[in-house]
Amino acid sequence: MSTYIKKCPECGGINLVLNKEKGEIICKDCGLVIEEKMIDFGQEWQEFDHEQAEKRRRTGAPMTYTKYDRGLGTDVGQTSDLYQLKSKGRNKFFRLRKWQYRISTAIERNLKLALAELKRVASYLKLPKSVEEESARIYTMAVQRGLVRGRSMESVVAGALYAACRRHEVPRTLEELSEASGIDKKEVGRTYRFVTRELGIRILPSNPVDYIARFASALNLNANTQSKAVEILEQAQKAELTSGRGPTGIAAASLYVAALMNNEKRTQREVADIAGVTEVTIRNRYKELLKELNIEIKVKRKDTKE
DNA sequence: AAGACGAAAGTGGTTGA
DNA sequence: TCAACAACTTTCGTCTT
Repeated sequence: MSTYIKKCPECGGINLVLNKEKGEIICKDCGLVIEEKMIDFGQEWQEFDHEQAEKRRRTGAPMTYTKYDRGLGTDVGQTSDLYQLKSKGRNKFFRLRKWQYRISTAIERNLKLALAELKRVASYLKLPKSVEEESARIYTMAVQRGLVRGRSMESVVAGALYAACRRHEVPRTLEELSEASGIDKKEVGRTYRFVTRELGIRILPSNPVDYIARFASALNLNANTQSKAVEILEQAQKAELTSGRGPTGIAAASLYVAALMNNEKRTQREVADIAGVTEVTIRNRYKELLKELNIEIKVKRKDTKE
């Protein structure tokens, strides 16, 4: 895959829009998702060669949660302040320093390992930098609150990543997280719920629309079908078909219907695999969609035989 | 033979007493 | 803490193309 695309291969338009949050390039004219999940825009500028890179880099190391001490470690002071204290204060001082040392080394050791793991998983999933940062922040808070105790470090990392994805509306399913991190799906879900509850992180229920673009391009569906699917989805939301249902199932069903209507048939199995749900779920949603929205499928029948 | 459909039983999570 | 419950999955048999 070439690195820089200037024209939309579908309609030839040049109005390509970059959605940094989701890591997608979208053609503004026809809505085609040209690239997704393959970019990591850590900076707002790009380096085309080394010289430019040197020129454009204008800060030192950023303060970042992906470094275990945020790049800004502090210690309880060393000897210089010390001679002003009397013996009592001095003892207290030593005790504090000892504790600070113990606690911080324990936490930092953990963080070091965890953030390495986090980076690995994030890059495996091609997650944008912003999400990686967010999840590192969540994980750090979790460690400081002692939430990792009794749980595996990896599962908390996965949970934090999932939470960060949700907050940034970068849709990744639990399955994907589970596969990338090697943690059981249930476990990821469990720690995700636990961590967000304990940290009081509010997460909006994920919106099925967020999944459409990704599923559609994974299925090689054209932009027409994709916008049709979004349309269907919106109607479905109005008809209150979406609450309480799994968002991926609804997104998948909408896509399936849209594909049928546009003569771009995909089998239920294909759609189901991509979306990570079963055919049965697609069927159920699909039935509801047809019924509630009075959509009629009059496609197929290769030629008009009337 | 493959895909679509539906019924029945099982699973894990949420909720309300 | 437990039971009821909804959503989803798995499995399997039947029908259609």
